Amino acid sequence: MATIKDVAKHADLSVATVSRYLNNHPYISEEKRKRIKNAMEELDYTPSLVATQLRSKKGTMIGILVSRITNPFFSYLVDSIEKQAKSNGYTILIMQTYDDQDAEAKMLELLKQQVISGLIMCSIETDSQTIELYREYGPIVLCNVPLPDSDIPQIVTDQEQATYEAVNYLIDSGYKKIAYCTGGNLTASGHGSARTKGFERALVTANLITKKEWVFKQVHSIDDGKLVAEKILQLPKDLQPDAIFTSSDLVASGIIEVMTKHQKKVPDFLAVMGFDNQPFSSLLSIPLTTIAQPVEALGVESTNLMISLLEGKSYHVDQSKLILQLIKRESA
Amino acid sequence: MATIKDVAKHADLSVATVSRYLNNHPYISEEKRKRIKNAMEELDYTPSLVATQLRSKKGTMIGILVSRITNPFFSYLVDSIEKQAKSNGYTILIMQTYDDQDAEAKMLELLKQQVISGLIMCSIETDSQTIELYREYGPIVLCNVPLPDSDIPQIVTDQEQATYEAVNYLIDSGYKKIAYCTGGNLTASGHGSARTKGFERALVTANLITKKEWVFKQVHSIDDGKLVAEKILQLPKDLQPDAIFTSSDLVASGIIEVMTKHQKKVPDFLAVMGFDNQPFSSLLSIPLTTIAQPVEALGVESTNLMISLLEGKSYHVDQSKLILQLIKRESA
DNA sequence: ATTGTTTATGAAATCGATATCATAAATTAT
DNA sequence: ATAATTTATGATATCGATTTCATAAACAAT
Repeated sequence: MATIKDVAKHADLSVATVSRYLNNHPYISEEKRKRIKNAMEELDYTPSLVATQLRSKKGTMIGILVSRITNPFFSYLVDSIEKQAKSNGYTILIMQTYDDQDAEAKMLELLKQQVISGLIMCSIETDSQTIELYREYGPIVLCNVPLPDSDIPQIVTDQEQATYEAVNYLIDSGYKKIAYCTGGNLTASGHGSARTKGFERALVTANLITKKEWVFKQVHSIDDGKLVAEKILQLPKDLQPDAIFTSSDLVASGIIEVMTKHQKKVPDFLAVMGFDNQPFSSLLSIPLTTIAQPVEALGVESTNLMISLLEGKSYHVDQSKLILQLIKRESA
Repeated sequence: MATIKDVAKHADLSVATVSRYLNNHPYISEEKRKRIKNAMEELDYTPSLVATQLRSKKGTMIGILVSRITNPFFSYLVDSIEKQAKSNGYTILIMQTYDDQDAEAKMLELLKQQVISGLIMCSIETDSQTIELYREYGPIVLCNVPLPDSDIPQIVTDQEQATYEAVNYLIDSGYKKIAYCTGGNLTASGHGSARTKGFERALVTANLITKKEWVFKQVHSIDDGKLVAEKILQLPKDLQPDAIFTSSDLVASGIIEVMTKHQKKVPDFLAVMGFDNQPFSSLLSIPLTTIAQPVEALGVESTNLMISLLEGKSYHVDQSKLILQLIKRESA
C-alpha cells in the first residue's frame, strides 16, 4: 500500500503539500496539483482512513444499534438509514444487541474510541445516565425509543396514542378480555413503556381490567408468539383472553399459526392485533390488523438529525410524517 | 479520553511497559502489573482501537456485503454471521450493495484501508479479477455466491442441483410451461447462474422448451414479484406459463398476491415455487412450496473460515450441513 | 571472579496521516 | 523604495498505540 510519503517522494514534494492537496487547502500551484494527482494515480494511492481518523478525529462512520436485524421493522429501518447516510457520504456500522446490555456497551465503546463518529440507537437497554456519559464522545440520536427525562436528541412517534387507539378499536369491537405482549420487560424505559401506558389508558377509560396471566414480556419473534399462544390455550377457559395486543407482526403471526393449528378461529376465538405492518402481513392466511409505523420517515429523519449534529448544523425534524396508523384487516 | 501516556504517567512507568501489559507480554513484575491495572481503572482507560490498528495492522472488524438487508434470507444470514463473529471477539460491519458495483467497490476500499480486516461477500457484482486485486489487503470469503474460475475461499451450496430437483418436481407434477425469475441478469457470474444452469438442465432433460417471455431478470422484492405477475397476465393466453420458478419467497408472495387478486388460483392457474423458505412462508394464505437454504450453517461456516484465515489457522468446512432442501406445500 | 542468560524496564522510532510553525517568493499598499 | 500581505512550500511535532533496541539487575555457569 502506497502512503502519503510515497506520493510525496514520487511527486518530489513534501508530505505537507500532499496533505494540503488531500484536504483541498488553498495555496497550491496548479502545476504541483497535477504532479500530485499523477503520483497518486500511478501509485494507486488511497489515504488510510485509520491514520486520518487517528489524527483528525473526524470520521464518516455512523453506528446503528438495533435489537434484532431479523425483525423486518429493524431491517427496513436500517435500510432507510443506510440509504440516507450513504447519499451524504457516510458509512453505516450495524450492531445487534439482542436486548443485551453488554452489546450495547460495546457499541458505545466504539463511539468512545472514535471508530464511529455518531450513534443512532433504535433500541435501548441501558439507563439514560449511562448513555449520557458517552455523549461527550459524539452525537447520539435515539430513533423511536423515547427516553423520558433526557435531552438526548430523539426522533419520536406517539406510540402511546397509537396503542391507545388500537386497543380502543378492540374494545369498540366488543372485546373485553385483552391480553398484552411487550418486547421489553415492563420495568425498562424502552418504548415498550409508552405502549404499555397507552394500553392501560384504554383499559382504564373503558373500565376494563387486566390480569397478570394476560401479560407477556420479552416476546419478539414468531417462536415467542407461538409460546404465548400455547400459554393462552393452557389457561382455564374462564381465564382465557378474547383479544391480544402484540408487540409485532412477527409475534402476531406466531400466535395465529398456533391458534389455527388448534382449530381456534382468529378473530372469533381470539382477536390478534399486530404491530409494524410488515410487507407480508397483508398476505397471510389471516391478514393482520396492525399498526403501521413510518419506517421510511424514521430512518430519514434520524439520519438527517445525526448528520446535522455531526456537521454542526441545525436541523428541524419534520414531525408531520412520523405518524402511526391503524390498519384494519381480518385478524381483529 | 485517557491515553496510554496518561496511564504510564499515573503508574509512574513507561508507555512501553503499559503496552506490554496490554498485550500480555511476559516479564512484568506482579507489583507493576497491579499499579498499571489500578491506573487504568482510575483513569477509566480504554485503548484506542484506531491507534492500535494503525500500528499493528490487526483489526477485529469483519465486513459483510449483502445485496439487501430487507431480504430475510440476508438478514438471517447476517444474524448468524454476527453471532458467530461476536462469540469470537469480532465486530461486524454490514453494507448493502443494492446490486451496485460502486457500493461493492466502497466496501473493498474499506478492506484496502484496513477499516475492516476481512470481508465476507454474500453477494457479488464485480468480476473475479477485480476482487482478486483486493485479496492482498485481507482475507475475502465468498458466502453462497459461487465464483467459478477463482480460488477465493468460498462456502458453497449446490444451488444448481437444488434448482434442478425443484424444477423436476414441477415437471413431475405435470407442469410443462415453466417460467423463470432470477435476481441477477443472466449474464453475471453470481449464484443466479448456478440456478439458471439447474433450471435449464431440468428442462432439457425433460425435453421442454422455454420462451424468452418466461424469463424475468432482476427480480428481488415483493413488488418485483407483483410486476412479474402483471406481465404474465398480460401475455396472450397460449403464451402464459403454467408454473414459475422464483428467485425468492418474497417474489413468490408478490406473484401470488396479484394472482389471487385477479381470481387466478394458485397453483391451478399458475404454480409458484419459492426460494429461501422464509419464516412467514408457511403462514401465507397459500403456503409456499419452496427451497430451504441452510442459512444458519452458511453463516457459521463462512465466519469460522474467515476467522481462521484472519488468525492464520486452518479450517475444515463442514459441507454436510450445507444442504438445500425442497419443501413441498401448497403453492406448487 | 568473570562471562553468559534470563528477567524487567525505559527511550525512541514507527505506523500514516494532519496541523502548526517557519520561511521565501510574489504581490500589494504606503 | 520599503513595509505589509498574500501565496506557496517544507520541517517537524503530533495523534495513541506497538515494537525494536538498549540497558540493568538478578541469577546461573564456567
